[in-house]
Amino acid sequence: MPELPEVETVCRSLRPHLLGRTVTHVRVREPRLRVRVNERALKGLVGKRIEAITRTAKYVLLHFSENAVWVFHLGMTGKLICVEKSTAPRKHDHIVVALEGGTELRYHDPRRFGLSLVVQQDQLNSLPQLRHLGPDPLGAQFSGAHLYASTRASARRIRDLLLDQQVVAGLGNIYANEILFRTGIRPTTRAWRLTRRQVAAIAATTPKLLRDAIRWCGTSFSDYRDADDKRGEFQNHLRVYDRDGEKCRVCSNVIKRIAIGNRSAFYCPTCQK
DNA sequence: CGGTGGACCTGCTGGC
DNA sequence: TGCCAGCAGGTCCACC
Repeated sequence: MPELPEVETVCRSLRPHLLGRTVTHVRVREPRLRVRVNERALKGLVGKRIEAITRTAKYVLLHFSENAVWVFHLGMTGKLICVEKSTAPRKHDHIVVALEGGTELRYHDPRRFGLSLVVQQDQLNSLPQLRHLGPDPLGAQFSGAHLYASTRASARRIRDLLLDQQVVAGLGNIYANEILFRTGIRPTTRAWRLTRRQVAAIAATTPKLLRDAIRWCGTSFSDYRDADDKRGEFQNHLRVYDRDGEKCRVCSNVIKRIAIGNRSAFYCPTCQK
């Protein structure tokens, strides 16, 4: 579900609720996420204050006093929602964190593909989940040259290359497909066949599209919500994703859907060569 | 090594 | 109306 723009939106919407607050109580209602939740480590956050909230690729990082960091990945259906403590817990509210002042942070995730991990600040860089991430497309290290190098020896289809978090960290299926529409490239194109000019177009379009999506608070297809349970609006700006059978907004021909591996790809046969 | 396909889960939709 | 198949924003692992 959540790709970089959605995760960024979650971070921004969490800050007003959480910054400066101290944890008073932690309850794990369902520990069976992708990796079993360590309840003891979570309870260690009681008494600590939330000092910063940052994003790394699709990960949300809550930074606490005494150098503790709570790392989240939202998987497909994970949500971090802030509510008043009197709000009745819902089905799939797996972790409930009470804060000074009566706010509760709740991790909600029907499919339980998410990840919740408490570590010390100095362990962050050695985490297997974070160590191998490629450059964040909104960061300074992201460049056309880096992307071009990644395409040279690769027989993979460009849609799949863009989904590889070691190449670019933060894209998912929606934005990978949208980037390829906006650059006029078919998702099935083998990476090595792309020209320098095409790769440069991808590298230039990627941060622009992501910033645009952030401006609209992300894409709420069905599940995704921010910390206030608010929907994003970028689904209204998608050109190909989930639009198979509908008219291309540029040329009016019909958008196609194909399977690449086990996942759908969407493209306009006229606009994308 | 790189690439593919399935597994992990629940919930929703569409066809019969 | 009910049932079943297929599909969903992600990642990881076994296998070729």
